[in-house]
Amino acid sequence: MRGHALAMILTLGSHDLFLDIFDAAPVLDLHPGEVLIHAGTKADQVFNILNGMVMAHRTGSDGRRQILSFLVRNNFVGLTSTDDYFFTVEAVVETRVAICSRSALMERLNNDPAAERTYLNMLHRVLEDAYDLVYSLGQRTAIERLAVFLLYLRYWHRICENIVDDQDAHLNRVTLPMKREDIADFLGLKKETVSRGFRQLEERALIHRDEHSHVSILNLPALRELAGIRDFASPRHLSANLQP
Amino acid sequence: MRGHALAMILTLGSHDLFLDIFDAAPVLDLHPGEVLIHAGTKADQVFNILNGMVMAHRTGSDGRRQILSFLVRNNFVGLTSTDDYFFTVEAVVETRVAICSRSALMERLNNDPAAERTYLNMLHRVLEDAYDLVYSLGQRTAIERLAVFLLYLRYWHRICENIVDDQDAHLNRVTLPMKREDIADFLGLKKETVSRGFRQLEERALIHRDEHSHVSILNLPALRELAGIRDFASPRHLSANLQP
DNA sequence: CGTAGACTTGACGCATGTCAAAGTGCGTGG
DNA sequence: CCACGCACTTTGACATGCGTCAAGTCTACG
Repeated sequence: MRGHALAMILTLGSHDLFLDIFDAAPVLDLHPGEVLIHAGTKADQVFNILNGMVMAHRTGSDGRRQILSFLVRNNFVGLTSTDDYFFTVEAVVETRVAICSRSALMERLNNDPAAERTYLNMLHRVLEDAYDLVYSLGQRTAIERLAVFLLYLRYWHRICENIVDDQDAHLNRVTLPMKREDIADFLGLKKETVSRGFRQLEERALIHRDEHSHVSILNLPALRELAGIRDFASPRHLSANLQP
Repeated sequence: MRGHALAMILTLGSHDLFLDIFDAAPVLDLHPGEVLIHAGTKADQVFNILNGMVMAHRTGSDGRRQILSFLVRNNFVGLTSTDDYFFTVEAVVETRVAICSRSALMERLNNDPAAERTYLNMLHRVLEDAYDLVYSLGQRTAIERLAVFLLYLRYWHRICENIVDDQDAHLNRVTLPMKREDIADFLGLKKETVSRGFRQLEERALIHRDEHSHVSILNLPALRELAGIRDFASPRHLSANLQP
């Protein structure tokens, strides 16, 4: 298994069982801000992120926007229980995705019980991750949400690069490819609060802001303490995702 | 189809395809506050709520608690992607549940492709409902969350009683069997804020507080307007759930 | 370089949290 | 049957974390 299930929104960490659907599939290149999926349109395609990053969000008619997930390599997006997408997906950076028809995926799942079971299991994990976000939004303070978010990015990076050692030094330099406002809309905050939160984390010597789009984690244990025990490097996630 | 999918947390609206698993199953009666599932214990059973109400929640070591869902008749709870439950489930009122072993359910799903596809589809809807909660917690104000919550209860009631007419007068008397603090922990608020929110809804003549555990909806369109277009009676949910 | 978009910072305001007390309903035992 | 007591709810006064508004600064890119 090469993927992971941290990504949300009907999004699965791909598994070898699914990857082959996209092996010879057409690809699409997206520029930052380009929209892959428009909420409300017919949900007849599914996508696999090959590289880059996209974000799925729901935006109300009054302009309020909630980002539901950031998706990276080997994440899977597009399936819904209904005929239409209920979320929008747009590129955060230069991104390449593979395209597959929804019917082809469904056929694969229907004809391959092992694939369907794998899909089911991953969907469970995606749901559990959605509840992680619910807990953050409902119970954690701004700075705690930021701590969780940084650990979340660090974990993604670890999975994508297949780095086994949790203490690997590379992991402590975290890339933030999205805008501050995107982080804010993901964490239920405003962009100014995100800025101030990072500053406070720096004042407490938990992180160092190298550039706008990079931070270094200086004190991982303290950051985890702040985020609460539910670190994304918890055994629950690792055991399910790091099998070779 | 008799169930629905509004309930969350690995919880499904039951479908006839699943109900039969519980037909001859042993039952368990719970008093208010009694715990059905302890977070962290082996997840070897699944449950079907026969009547009453339970709530699933995640509670941190510091005492913060996020209620993930309230579950009513024909809801289904207990499946996780891992070996252990990661949430606690306790009774809100006198409740009766049917018990089935996890392995029996898995066997059923593995041997019956139609059942498995139905399960999959429901899981998708549960996930979409979890994202509804994410949107509320991240973007809506306290009073908006309360409006959504009341419409949510009204919708449950409608589905449980299989009332087709959205305007049916019975629906406008909503029962609140849980404590104010439970509502607060579901909506990411404090119990005092919930009280004040109800008072404000009453001052605006949107509802009337009959007793502690009942409110009447006086102005449904205005309540829906306040909650935003994402009313739980939206066509998306109804079409998927109200087939006879 | 120069401009535009993104980020940071500061001053201030408000929604919600906190703390405390009074009110309400309900079960229990005298 | 009444009255006491306990748990829950409501309300009030006050505190504060985060949002809002408005400058300013940085950075990327032409």
